[in-house]
Amino acid sequence: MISTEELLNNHGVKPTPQRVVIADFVLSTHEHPTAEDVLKGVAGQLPVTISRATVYNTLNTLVAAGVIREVFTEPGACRYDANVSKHHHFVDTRTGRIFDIPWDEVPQLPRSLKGRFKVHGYEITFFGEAT
Amino acid sequence: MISTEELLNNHGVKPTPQRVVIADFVLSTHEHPTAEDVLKGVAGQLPVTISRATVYNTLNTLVAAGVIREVFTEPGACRYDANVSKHHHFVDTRTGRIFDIPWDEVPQLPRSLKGRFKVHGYEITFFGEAT
DNA sequence: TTCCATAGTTAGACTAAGTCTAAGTTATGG
DNA sequence: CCATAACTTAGACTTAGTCTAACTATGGAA
Ligand SMILES: [Mn+2]
Ligand SMILES: [Mn+2]
Ligand SMILES: [Zn+2]
Ligand SMILES: [Zn+2]
Repeated sequence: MISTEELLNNHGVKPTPQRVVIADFVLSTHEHPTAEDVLKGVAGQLPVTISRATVYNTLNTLVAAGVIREVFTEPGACRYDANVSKHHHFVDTRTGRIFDIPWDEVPQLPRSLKGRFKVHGYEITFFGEAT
Repeated sequence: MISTEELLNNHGVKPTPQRVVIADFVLSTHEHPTAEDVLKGVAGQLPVTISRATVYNTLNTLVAAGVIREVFTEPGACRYDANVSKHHHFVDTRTGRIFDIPWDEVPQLPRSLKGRFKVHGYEITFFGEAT
């Protein structure tokens, strides 16, 4: 298991204590936390308080560096995802929980639509009930 | 062409002047406007000022009644869509414009995933360049 | 007609997600 | 040791959206 410090270094992000704690939190859950979840989750993990600005700055930095990704399944807040490989999402409409769906569970979609739309990528959100 | 008053009546929504003006605005554009767009767009259409609260209330009422639908393609604000039939969306990544993609332009996706996820519905957002 | 109840609208206060700012702290290279 | 740059902090600010309390329109009873 590669350390979070190494991971951040490999992505060109200087591994400050705050960044390591924040990255650790997002990377070690499958819950697709919001920024607010992260803020609460990392509180008390360091002798200093981790400010709201640092949480948002760090999440944006980690997304830009490709360490994590954002996912928008519902309005209100964006969520963060440790899984940066191509995949889709399933939202359990009862609990609100979000599950990863591997890319190849789903048929490939066309790379061009109606002649005039050149597709660079797509995201599928499934809604339903998980068992 | 059925009148907006009739349309609202058919959906069980009392067609007040404010609601008619707001519904007309959303129904007569393909631009997928935000609530703020609607607020600006209907300003001055009536002798009274249409308040922010009425715009948001009316949009929510129209969505609940099935007259229009919401679409979330990016974080920040939700958009409103005159097209309530099943379809997908294409986001032009240069301009930000959103285009409707007919349901049957895209292959059907599975109704069950990995055994444990029963799919009730799905939404696909394509990203790319329109010509 | 008048009265009342209900539904709808309004301005503005309030909340929640996120950004920005200005000052303080922490590395780093010379 | 110092200068500079990078980072972090608290809190102000912005934006999207909801809530509140007062006001207005409507549609029957009486
Ligand atoms: Mn974001
Ligand atoms: Mn909404
Ligand atoms: Zn994911
Ligand atoms: Zn649409």
